[in-house]
Amino acid sequence: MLDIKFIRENLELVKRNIELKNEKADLSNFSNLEETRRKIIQEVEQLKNERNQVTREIANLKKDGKDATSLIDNMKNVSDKIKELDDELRNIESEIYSITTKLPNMLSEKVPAGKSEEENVIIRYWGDKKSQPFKANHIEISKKLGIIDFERGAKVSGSGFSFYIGKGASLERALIQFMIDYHTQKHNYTEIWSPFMVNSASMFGTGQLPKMADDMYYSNADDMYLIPTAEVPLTNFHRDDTLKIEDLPKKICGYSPCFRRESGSYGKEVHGFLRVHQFNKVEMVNFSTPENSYNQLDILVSEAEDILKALEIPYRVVLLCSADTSFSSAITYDLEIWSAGEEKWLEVSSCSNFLDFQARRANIKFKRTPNSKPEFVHTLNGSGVATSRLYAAILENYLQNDGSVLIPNALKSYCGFDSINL
RNA sequence: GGAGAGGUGGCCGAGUGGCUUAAGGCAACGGUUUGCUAAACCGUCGUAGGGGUAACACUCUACCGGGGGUUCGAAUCCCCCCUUCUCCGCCA
Repeated sequence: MLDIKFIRENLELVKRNIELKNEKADLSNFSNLEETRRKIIQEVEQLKNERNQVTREIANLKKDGKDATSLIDNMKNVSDKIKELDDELRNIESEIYSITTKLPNMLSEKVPAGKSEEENVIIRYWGDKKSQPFKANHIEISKKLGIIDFERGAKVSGSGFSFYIGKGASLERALIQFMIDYHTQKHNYTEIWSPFMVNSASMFGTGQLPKMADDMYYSNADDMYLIPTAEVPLTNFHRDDTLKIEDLPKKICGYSPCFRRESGSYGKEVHGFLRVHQFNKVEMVNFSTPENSYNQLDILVSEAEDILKALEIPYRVVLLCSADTSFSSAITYDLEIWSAGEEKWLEVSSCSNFLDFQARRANIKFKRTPNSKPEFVHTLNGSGVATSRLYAAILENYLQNDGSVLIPNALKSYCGFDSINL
């Protein structure tokens, strides 16, 4: 959420930002509504002031046993008028609310203007692309090894769901464990195991609601959502909290399955693991002071990179252009790993600085000293990293001549085996 | 799912329609005193939104879990919801 005063004073900037992000938001009514709102506030608050004073007089008269009927009759009219204006105000505020809650975060100046992912900027590469002994993508490899069953996933749940079997399941579990250990032991994160269903207040806090409602699984009977990322429970962990400045930056990480309806996405990268309805991910979340958040973002990106380096998977870091930067984010770096089978780059991590956008929605503050005014923190998060595409890349990059797959060195102790054989 | 008891400022806690402009205490912060620490004493001490200001100051309104309602007036009365605890039922 943007500060309403900021919107009022920078309307043109906000409009330009909407265009840059390729979002749709109608601000044509905003100034009028906002002006009306303040006019009504002034009017109704003056009446309330009058009511408070006369109410005190009535109390005094009654205490002295005197008659107050004429004052009371008068106040009936004032009260009716207040009720009327309060209703009007409520309507206008809800109109303003429905506009402002749909306004995307302001982009950082560092974000290049651009209309599609073509205009993202590649920041750096790491590692050499491996060539396969024979050409095979992760679907072919995993079928041959019998470690993934996409068809049974479709039978039991639907397309976009799959079973992991035997060493295939172990590898997935090992990956999660490895990543959590890495972040807690080497990057000083506190591990959190969170709920995987959350209420709508939480979805609003991180910015999924109201815009992304159709992309999430929702249980109507419970008014709860399956989380699309652990960002939601982890960031909302501190909803309505005031943090101590000595605890900042506060770094928490956690595993969660991620559920995404991906409505309307069929036709693009849907086969195998590239786009699924349920996948696993370790998420890093950072609560920072405003002056530190960009610095923390650089650290966050490097922490996600460390995972890929440890697993020796070639990757590149990409700065997203304006239209590719999500609703809540001010700036986002993606990590893309090389898929030797698909021969393309696959996104496995998205690291963003949200500035105070989520903090304002979720009401997360900090105080500089015990007596100073609370300020909104800056929130950041990044995948560290998502497993399914990483899993695919491991199969494709570690494929051997005989069709077996070597386990990356860093994972061997977690798996308890060195390779997956035919 | 059923029954009952709760939810008041950072924390504890009083408050059953007007003497509340939320008592009192603790913690925190500033100061006085003091060889130092402590204690004592004095003061400050919520959030949001209007108005106002160059910025302060100042001022008004709202907020006692959330939302409605009754009333001239609601922390207090009524309705709905959320949540915590206790007990019962069901359950991996």
